[in-house]
Amino acid sequence: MKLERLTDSTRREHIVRSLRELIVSGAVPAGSRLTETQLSAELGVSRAPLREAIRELVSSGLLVSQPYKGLFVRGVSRRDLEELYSLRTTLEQMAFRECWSRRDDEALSDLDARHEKLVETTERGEDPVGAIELEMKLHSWCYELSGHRLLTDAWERIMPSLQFYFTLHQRAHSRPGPRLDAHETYVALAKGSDLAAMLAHLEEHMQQGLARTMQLLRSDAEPTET
Amino acid sequence: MKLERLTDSTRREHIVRSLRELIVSGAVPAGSRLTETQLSAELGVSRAPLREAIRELVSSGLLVSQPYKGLFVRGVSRRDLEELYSLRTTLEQMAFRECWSRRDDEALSDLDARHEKLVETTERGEDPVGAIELEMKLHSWCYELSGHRLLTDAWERIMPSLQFYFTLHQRAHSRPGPRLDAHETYVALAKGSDLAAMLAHLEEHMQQGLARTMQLLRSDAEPTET
DNA sequence: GATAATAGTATTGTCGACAATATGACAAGC
DNA sequence: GCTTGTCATATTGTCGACAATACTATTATC
Repeated sequence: MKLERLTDSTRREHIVRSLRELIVSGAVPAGSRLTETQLSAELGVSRAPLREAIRELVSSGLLVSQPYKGLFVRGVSRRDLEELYSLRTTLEQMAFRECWSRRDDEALSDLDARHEKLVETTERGEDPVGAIELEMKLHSWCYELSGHRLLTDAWERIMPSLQFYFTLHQRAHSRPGPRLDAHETYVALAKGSDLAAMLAHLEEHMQQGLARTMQLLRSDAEPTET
Repeated sequence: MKLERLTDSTRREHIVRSLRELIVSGAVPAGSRLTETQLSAELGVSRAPLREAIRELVSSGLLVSQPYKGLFVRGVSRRDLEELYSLRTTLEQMAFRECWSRRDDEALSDLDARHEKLVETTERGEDPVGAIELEMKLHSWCYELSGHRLLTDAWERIMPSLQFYFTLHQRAHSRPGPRLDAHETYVALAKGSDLAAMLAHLEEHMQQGLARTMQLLRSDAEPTET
């Protein structure tokens, strides 16, 4: 029997998850100023593990540290979104290529199962924020399928920012951000046999997502820079 | 006038650079076991900033942390190399695309200048390890040219591992690892006008690099796993 | 002799206090 | 009025000590 690694032993990991959740869910709005002292008091931990957790969030772009001034929750600017989408497109295309060259049918049916679960949750419509998280996990699963650890790591790094944006988006328009049909398409793509077509479709898919996103962004208040 | 930001104020940053240098240069061999206490004594700093530095190196894959056992300098396995090269190829192709769509002629001539400097240093042949570092910087410069911060970050994360391997390689065979003509080609590529050709050449270029590398690896002692 | 309990040791995880640093307000001088 | 120096304050950076944890060797027991 293989044991699932218990992920939560240390406080540092717990803090990372707590803080990420707070930011990504929008509970702490973009642009907010935080300080280590205040956080350590509120979270009930000392600053040592807190600082290590913060570094991690800074490294994934969710927080910006301005030494001796404070920590700021990073907003998602237009430019950030463009970069996020372009890098993401490149990474997912690569993931597709890797999956395609492996052709692991069993894993692909697992993908179906996961997709099914996502659809259920989303259609019930109870927990839109949770649905976004599930969508992220769906993509993560594809990366894991590729068996490419470095690639997966790269995705995991930009994922929180993406999730952050989707949640913002979701709150602003109280409509399901990510589209169900898009997921159908995505899963179908991942299972496709014509690689070139898959890549082209993915690219178009992403560009559409970005376009829709940018359009909505234009009607929002200008998001926080840096 | 725009001032360069002084990068070295804190100890954490200093430790990161010191440790990275020690590992990447091969002064601390792959597989070595390190402990926080020992390191803090040797480096003359307390464990607080040291731990933060260590996290960073773990995150970039140079160290592996085994809680309550120690820190281990990560070797570069065959599989690691494949992943490193494939991800790198994807990222550099993307960087090329971005640069190409910008067409910043001034910046491209800067690239020439940097290349010139690299050639000088390498041809003198005094400091092979330094030459590797210069090569890394040459690539970094291309990424910066792309103006894509996220992409550049992704590169900066895998760069230390790559540099690590090149240095290992260099020491093992005491021959210039990276090839000068390859740089010529690379710079020429970056300045090219036919994007599709550029991408194809880059891919071939990378595959050749990986092939040569794997061949040499086969003759080495099997590098440390995990 | 083999096995399980146990104490000892090495290592990381965490904490509270202190030092260093940057910032902003305010006063002094030109 | 504008600059410049100084000082108080807020914040991060660092430290040394202690607690928790996991590994190891030893011992006791069957």
